[in-house]
Amino acid sequence: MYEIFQKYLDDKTTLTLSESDYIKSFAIIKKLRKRQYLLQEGDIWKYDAFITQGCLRTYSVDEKGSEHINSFSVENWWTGDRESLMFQQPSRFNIDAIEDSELVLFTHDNFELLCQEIPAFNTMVNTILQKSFIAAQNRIQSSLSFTAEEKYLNFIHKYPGFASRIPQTMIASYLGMTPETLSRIRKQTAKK
Amino acid sequence: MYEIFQKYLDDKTTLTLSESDYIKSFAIIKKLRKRQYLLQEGDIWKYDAFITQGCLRTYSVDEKGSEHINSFSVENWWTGDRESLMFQQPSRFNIDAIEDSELVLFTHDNFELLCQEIPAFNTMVNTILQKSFIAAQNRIQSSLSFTAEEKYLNFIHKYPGFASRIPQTMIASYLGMTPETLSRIRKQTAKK
DNA sequence: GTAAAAACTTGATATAGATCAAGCCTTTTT
DNA sequence: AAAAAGGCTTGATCTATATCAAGTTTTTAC
Repeated sequence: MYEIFQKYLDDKTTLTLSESDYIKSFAIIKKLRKRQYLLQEGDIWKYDAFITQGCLRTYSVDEKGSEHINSFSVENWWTGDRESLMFQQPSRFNIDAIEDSELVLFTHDNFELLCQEIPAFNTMVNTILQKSFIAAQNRIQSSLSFTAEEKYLNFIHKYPGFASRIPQTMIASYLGMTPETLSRIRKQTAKK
Repeated sequence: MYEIFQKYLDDKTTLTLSESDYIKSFAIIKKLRKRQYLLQEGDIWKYDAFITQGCLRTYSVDEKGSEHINSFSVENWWTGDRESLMFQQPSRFNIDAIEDSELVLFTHDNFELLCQEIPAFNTMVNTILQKSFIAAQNRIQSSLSFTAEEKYLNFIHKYPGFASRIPQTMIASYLGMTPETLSRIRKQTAKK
């Protein structure tokens, strides 16, 4: 399913045919079954990964053994652990597939090469990073100022479609609340 | 105090003398008194801002009138509102000085010019952005998985020196707890 | 297609942290 | 130097959300 990524590139940037081919020459297709790991805690992450199909989660496990979901990533988004990649240090996160998924991977060395040699690609990558940062800022703000109910309403507004494909337990974890609390909130808001 | 910024540049990147001069030619020096705003909610942010001296906070005000501090920025860091800058939309944040401060500003147009014309500058800027994103990710993780006490201990560990120059009320707001709770935590941890 | 596992709901109870309130220090302003 | 404002502490009480527990529904696996 490289075409999905090709379409994404064509949509986000303008490339010559030879540039497109050059990018494609580095692509590694990876398929993941549901529950399969893309990255495990302790591993060092070495890729840039684009999702063409499916859904993954990035999460950490605390000392008490509870999971905390940091992010969900679906088709047409990127995933990975930037901290592990940048500092080449063991990851504190796990990334696994919530659904059967398919990805396009680039080793980071190849990815940097592409950034250097294709300015339009570099610009696109930079824009993605800026948007990711803005999204992270907004998430921090919501975690500081929203009640549990507001967090949930904000979530379904911001990511319509996620609620139907991701188990509630995981959404609760992502929002920083227990599944029971989320269940009760859904019951209440359904009434209105 | 442009020298502080010059030193920062020399430390983070390698520039020719003419590149350095070129950068300097676009710099705007701005001084802020304590409590003075750099940006107010509703304004559109148009700069890239480096702090050479002092300390600022970025915060939002919710419907109930409570302030939520998103970040502190001190000398040798950058500040601003990327979302407002990127989309040229009214900011949801306020940025003001906690101490008398001094900044080096670049209008974003000039800043982009510098990024385009000086690859080393562009690389530096990109690295900053990546680190900012990683920091934001870590903050999300701590907000999801830490208790109030752990958040505070993590904060003083990560930013030693901040606790002595920033009022506790503001630190409490940054950590997402009330000043009373922070006061009690400090009392408890002092015992140990 | 049935058993096992995972996910969701609901109720009862507990608790971390919020809120309200008052008093005391410390800094700023005049 | 006095007054005012801002910041910190402490106690009493409240509340949103967590925890524990049991039952039900849905999904997965053989």
